[in-house]
Amino acid sequence: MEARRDVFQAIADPTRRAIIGMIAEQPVNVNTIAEQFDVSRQAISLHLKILMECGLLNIKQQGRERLCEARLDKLNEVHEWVQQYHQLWTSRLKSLKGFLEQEALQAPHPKKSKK
Amino acid sequence: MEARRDVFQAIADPTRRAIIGMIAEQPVNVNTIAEQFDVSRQAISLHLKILMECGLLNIKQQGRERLCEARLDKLNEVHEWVQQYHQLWTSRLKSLKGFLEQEALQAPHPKKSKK
DNA sequence: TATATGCGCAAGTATTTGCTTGCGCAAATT
DNA sequence: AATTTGCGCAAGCAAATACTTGCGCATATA
Repeated sequence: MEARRDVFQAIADPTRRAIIGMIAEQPVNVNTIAEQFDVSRQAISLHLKILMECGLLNIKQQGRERLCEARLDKLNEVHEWVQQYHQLWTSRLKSLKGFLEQEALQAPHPKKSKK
Repeated sequence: MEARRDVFQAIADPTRRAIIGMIAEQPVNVNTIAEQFDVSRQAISLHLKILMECGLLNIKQQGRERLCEARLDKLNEVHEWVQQYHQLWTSRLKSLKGFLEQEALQAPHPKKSKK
């Protein structure tokens, strides 16, 4: 059911994340990718299909070989989703830090008596 | 099988992403969350369990109510993974832009003759 | 031309996922 | 004390997922 295919689901699988890692810098053909994994070549082919279907890669035919070319810009969807929370958790961290530092400045510190 | 539970799988489901959105700013109790969705309360309870198991939220008991408190810092795992590619695709875009601009400067532009 | 290689199609299988329903326990309310 | 509310446990079901195996087509090589 193609309606369920989205980027978040595509990257949920560790094998597909590893594939993205392989093709991020330059296109790689299918069999070369498949050789790096312990599962069958067909299993990798199916993963590539999923990544292609949600736009994370293009497949370019060169003779009998198919080159998989990453479309990393499609990860922007995940990047933006995470970014909104990243700002939330980092600003909260800063608020907490500022609060604790203010507490530290205000709290009286009894002098340690010398022995 | 809990071994498969990770943050990427947790956020793969749109319902769980929506739940995270609901609790991001302040803790919310389980039934209040469940009321916002069309599925059964128990289905939401199961989603909350998944989010709790991978560390995306804590559950705090207050009497008979359970408050779900987001742990957004756990999304750092996704943030970092996406960030490495974000830098790649934005720097590639800049390289392409620079290249095209250079091409534009060098290309001779024939003057348009006046009629 | 014959053989080898690249790789998707299709079918089948086991596992996982997302959901519903019924039940039961603890806490709050009446 | 009785009832209501909050909510997890467990079982069951349908759909989705991840994988394997066998086959066949197109292209490259010998």
